[in-house]
Amino acid sequence: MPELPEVEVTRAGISSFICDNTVTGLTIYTSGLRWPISIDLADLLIGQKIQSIERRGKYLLLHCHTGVVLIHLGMTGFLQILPEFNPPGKHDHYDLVFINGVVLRFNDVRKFGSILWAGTDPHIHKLLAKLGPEPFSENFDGTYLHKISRNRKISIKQLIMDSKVVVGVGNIYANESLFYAGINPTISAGQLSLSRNKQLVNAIKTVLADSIKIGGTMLDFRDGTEKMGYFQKRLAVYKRDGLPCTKCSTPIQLKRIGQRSIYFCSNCQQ
DNA sequence: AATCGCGCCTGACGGC
DNA sequence: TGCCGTCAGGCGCGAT
Repeated sequence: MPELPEVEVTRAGISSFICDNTVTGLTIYTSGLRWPISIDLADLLIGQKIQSIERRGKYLLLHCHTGVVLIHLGMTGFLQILPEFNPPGKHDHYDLVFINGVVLRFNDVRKFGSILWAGTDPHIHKLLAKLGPEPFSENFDGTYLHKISRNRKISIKQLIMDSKVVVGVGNIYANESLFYAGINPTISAGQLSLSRNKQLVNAIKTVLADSIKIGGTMLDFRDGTEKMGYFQKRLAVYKRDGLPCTKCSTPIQLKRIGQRSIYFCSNCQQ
């Protein structure tokens, strides 16, 4: 269940199975996802070879000869590779079927994910056009974050979760990054100095990269079982309210900003 | 332009 | 046991 690391791990994991492979079918079990699956999508896809899979934020872009398919996993969705067809289970919503029998299957309890056709120039599609820089890009640095946050009144936590500012930082990694940067999540974004913005950017890059390296926080998509990812064991503050801070042993606090939980150490994060 | 709150949907959990 | 409210990793949209 995806934040950027899970989406990236998924991209890397499914690529070898479906790139250079030809689509022979799209089987829809539930069309009523976040955006209803278009009945034209199968016609657009069948017979096409997947050329590559790109990730933009938390979207996956399947590049085909005549255009791009956008996949979003929502809050609870995941993709699985099945070596051959087997009957769908609960919350399975669609299968992308390939000529060699491989099936790419989407499961999502909450139906917040979707799949849609984005045409030949996906980066001008309205879902992608306004996205901010990728967290690992050189464009995303302390100077950029400092500049974009001037005069912003919202908390720094809310700012880094805004996909127009930077993509791919969800609630878990926002909390974790602010801990490693030693920044209180409730501070107004406009108040942070350049040097603290630099620290925060470094923390975001490190936290996301570390999580990707060990396979994401949550689901292990590779066999479809709901095993916890290894990053789960490394979380410093997220879901650790009441437990001792790993640096100073002060109990981790839980509060809410903008209907989202924040976890932080009131001693280490000022 | 920036901010806020809603809603899409299912399920788990805690209190009574 | 059931009922109810709250919460969950996302995110686009409309109102202000």
